[in-house]
Amino acid sequence: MSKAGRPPRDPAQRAERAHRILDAAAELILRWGYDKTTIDDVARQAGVAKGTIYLHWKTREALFTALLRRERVRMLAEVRRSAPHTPRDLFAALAAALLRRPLLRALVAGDSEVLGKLVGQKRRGPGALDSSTALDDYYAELTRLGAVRDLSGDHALVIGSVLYGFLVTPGLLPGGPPADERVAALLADTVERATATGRALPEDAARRVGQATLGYLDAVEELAQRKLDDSLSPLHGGAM
Amino acid sequence: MSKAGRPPRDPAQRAERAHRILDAAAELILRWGYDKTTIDDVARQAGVAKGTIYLHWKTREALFTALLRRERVRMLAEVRRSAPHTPRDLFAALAAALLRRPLLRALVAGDSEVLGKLVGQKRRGPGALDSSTALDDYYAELTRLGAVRDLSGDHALVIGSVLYGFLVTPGLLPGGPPADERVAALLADTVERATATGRALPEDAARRVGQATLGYLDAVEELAQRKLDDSLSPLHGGAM
DNA sequence: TAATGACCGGATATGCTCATCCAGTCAAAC
DNA sequence: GTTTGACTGGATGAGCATATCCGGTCATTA
Repeated sequence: MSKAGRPPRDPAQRAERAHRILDAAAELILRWGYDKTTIDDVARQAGVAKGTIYLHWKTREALFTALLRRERVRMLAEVRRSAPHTPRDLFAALAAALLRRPLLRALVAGDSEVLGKLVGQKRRGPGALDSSTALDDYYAELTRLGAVRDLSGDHALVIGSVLYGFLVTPGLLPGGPPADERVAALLADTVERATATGRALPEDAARRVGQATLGYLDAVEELAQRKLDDSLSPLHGGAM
Repeated sequence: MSKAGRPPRDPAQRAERAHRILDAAAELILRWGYDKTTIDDVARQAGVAKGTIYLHWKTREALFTALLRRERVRMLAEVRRSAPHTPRDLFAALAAALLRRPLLRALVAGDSEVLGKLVGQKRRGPGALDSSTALDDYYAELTRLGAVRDLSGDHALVIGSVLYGFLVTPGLLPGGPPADERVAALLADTVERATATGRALPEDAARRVGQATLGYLDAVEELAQRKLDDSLSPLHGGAM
């Protein structure tokens, strides 16, 4: 066989091809799982030669890291688009977006069926909001504003536990799991109630909560975007 | 070697021996895990011959089932002793008691390090309160009394998720996990807030809540006791 | 200069044999 | 009747040799 040339020196075409490859990887990992998805499979599915993939990423793992990072950015963008102005809205949107994305779901739940050997590597806290510092800052601000009760540094623990519990448990319970929307609603509700004060906020504070919420999202999204960019341009590697 | 005879025809002595064997099994399973704990080990540790164990249980699995059931009964008895009169007290006591018992903890968390191949068999919902019907009845009554908000049948899901989340997550988070007492407090708090109405109850209703809570515990404890008895008398087998 | 795919070799899977382990039995001892 | 522990056989694992797979490279092509 033979087919070669050098049309894409154009960065835009290069980027487009990277995304095509990631699309292929996404489809295959969901169908066969990480362990059984080979680079040859991905190349064939994406319609490029194997070597081409290595023009984008140094290793197989770097490719899948990029995939997960892209997924994270897309999810955060979706959440951001809903412009949540309160923690409740934030978690409602986050939960809904998370449940709709099988890859991130598998990541947070630690599903080795899908992620195979990748589990345990890419898994510090509940993935998406693992930028712990940003979350801590956000909740410090909320505490200062009187928007949440003081949990003396354990906000992340509570939120992480609830998130994780609601993500994994429904699959274990007798009777089929409820609809994702229902789970998302209950999850957001639980987080809200676990952390809220119950008191209403003065208008001024409420406005600041809105700013802080969007600010937190922006911070996390930018962080995620930066990681993704790193995964997509010249050459890469890294641990989500 | 030789040692035989027939001192214990006495049921009390027989029962005592059963418990000695279970004690031995408990120690060994915690030290080596289920997969690596043999009947010979247990027999040696308990100071009886291997055949004697088979005078009590038909199979290895039946022995360990009995062990888990005994643990569950003891935990429930401990909770019952604290005489909780509200869901909050109930879950605070439950969480504390659960976290203090490594075997039940492993069971609920699905820890295959400890339970080996037993995981996946003895694991419907979060173990201890899996008597789902009793829980549903309890929450139906609480709803009727206005003590909890209406979650249209999803109380078990919420409670299970929170329980499970708090049991597993702390081990995953950066920085050592907080003290068990802290986790138990946060867990109980979260369950309470997730299900409570916020309104105060009339004294009469509060009294009924107390009755219902104790009633629930009694029901679950009796159920558990019955299962345990079944595991300890003549011959047995069964699925927790 | 960009893209390809044949190719390399380390890692993993497969198939096999032989040794060991251990749940469960039961004849003998008391 | 009660307890024991030697014994059995099915299962599990260790060890190895061979085949296959697949991540990553790079000489070749256009």
